[in-house]
Amino acid sequence: MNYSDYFTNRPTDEITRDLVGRPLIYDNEKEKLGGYIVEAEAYMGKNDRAAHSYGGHRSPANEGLYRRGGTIYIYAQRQYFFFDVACQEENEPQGVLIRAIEPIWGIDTMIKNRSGKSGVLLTNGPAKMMQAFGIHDKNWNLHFLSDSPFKIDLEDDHRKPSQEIIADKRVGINQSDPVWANKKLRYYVAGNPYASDMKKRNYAKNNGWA
DNA sequence: CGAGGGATACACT
DNA sequence: GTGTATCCCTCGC
Repeated sequence: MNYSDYFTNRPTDEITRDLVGRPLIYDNEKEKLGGYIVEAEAYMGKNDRAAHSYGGHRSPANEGLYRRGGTIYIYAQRQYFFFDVACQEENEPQGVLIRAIEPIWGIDTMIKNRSGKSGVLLTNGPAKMMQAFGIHDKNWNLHFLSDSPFKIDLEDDHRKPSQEIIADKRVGINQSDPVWANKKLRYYVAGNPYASDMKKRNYAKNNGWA
């Protein structure tokens, strides 16, 4: 399976759900940083009120969504950066936002990149994950995954099975269109401490893995 | 521990 | 000037 095929040929929400449990690695020539994806959100394109491409809106900042599936779309907001991957064919502006990982590789370096913050605070949010990787710019925006330091492991044998994957509404969406704001397009490992805003009382045994 | 609000910079009007 | 696919500190329990 290559990235082009993986990020096309089926609905974006299905792709998003399938990404949960897969390794995401940022390999900056010095060291591999990363972990298992525990939370991701789907953005369904022109009709999706919450998507940056809603209504066909297109600008230099959201160009990545319009590229072919497997293209990296890095977006800046406030002083933070987010990591998306475009889905579907060129000019079909859908994508998936990787929101959180359970850190596995290069944890010490990631803690340094996060100014000493460790534990769940290391990577339990989209901008925290990027900080942990030490990314503070849009350098890799518009690059195809295979031409970048980012790797998403598509080997099914390497996908960590979850006890349960929850579908819920996306985080931080403006409620002006309740239909789209409440659609269950966020997928996360039930009870995993690194899923954003996971309450301690909801922590699951074995972090929610099967 | 968890809810709530302020900080902060960038893209776009 | 306005709004934002967030983070983190403060404060009340």
